Amino acid sequence: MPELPEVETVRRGLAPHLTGQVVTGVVVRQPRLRWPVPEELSTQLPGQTIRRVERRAKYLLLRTDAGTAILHLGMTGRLRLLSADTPLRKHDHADLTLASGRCLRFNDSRRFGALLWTKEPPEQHPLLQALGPEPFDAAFSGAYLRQRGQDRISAAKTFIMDNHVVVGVGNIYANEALFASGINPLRPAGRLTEAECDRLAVAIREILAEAIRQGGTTLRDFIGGDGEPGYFQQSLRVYDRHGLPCAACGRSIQRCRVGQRATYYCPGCQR
DNA sequence: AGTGCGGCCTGTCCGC
DNA sequence: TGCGGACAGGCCGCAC
Repeated sequence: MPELPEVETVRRGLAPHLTGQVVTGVVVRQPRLRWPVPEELSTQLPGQTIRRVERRAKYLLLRTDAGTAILHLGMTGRLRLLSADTPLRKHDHADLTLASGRCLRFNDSRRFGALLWTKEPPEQHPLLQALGPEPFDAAFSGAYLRQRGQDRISAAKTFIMDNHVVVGVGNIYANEALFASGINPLRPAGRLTEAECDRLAVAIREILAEAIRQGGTTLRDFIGGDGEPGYFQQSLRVYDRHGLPCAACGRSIQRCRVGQRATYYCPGCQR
């Protein structure tokens, strides 16, 4: 399940191979993804040079002079850089062929991912336009969280997973960040103290940064195109650990549901 | 505006 | 062993 650290890892892996490359063709075998793959991707991207490979939230952006390809991996999306004649696997939905003779192949079993195209600056695209700050932006801080959380009754966990508040905090890291900052996931966002918001902002940044650092170790496998994209084997402290003892206090990790999402927390450490 | 929920998908796991 | 059903998850889009 690609979260922000994984998408950033993918971006860093792809950038040196894609930057400056000319896209020679686009092959779409399955246009029914999260949204239909637009015809413009196939008509306007070929012939273009990829100038930059960027990331905004969990979206990958391939910038060209004519427009920007917007890619999202959803839950199960994978990108592999292969020689163009590599046999297809199940769920290989699209290829971007490159002048180098390689191709960027998109595989996504659940089809929650997306391949889009925009001629406008991508930050103006409807999907990107209303997003909150990147967790590593200077604009993201405890003070910011406190200000945005003001008067909000929704659970702290739901709050930090809201892309309009801050991007890139998926279910795993939301659980981990709340544990690291000692906050019960069900606490109303509006009731978090200044100190708690500070701790939470720091925890989100640190946990995502650490995951990106670990993601780097699996890069080689990913780019070789042979093998798994390499989900970071993080040492998770609460996620998926219900019934196991908390490493900090020994109490049993609890599981509940918050906003329809599996939620894990330590009743001793998180108040 | 904030909140809560349905829906999109398929692989995996569980119980019968 | 086979089969059906529950579940997982990001995140939009809708209704309130």
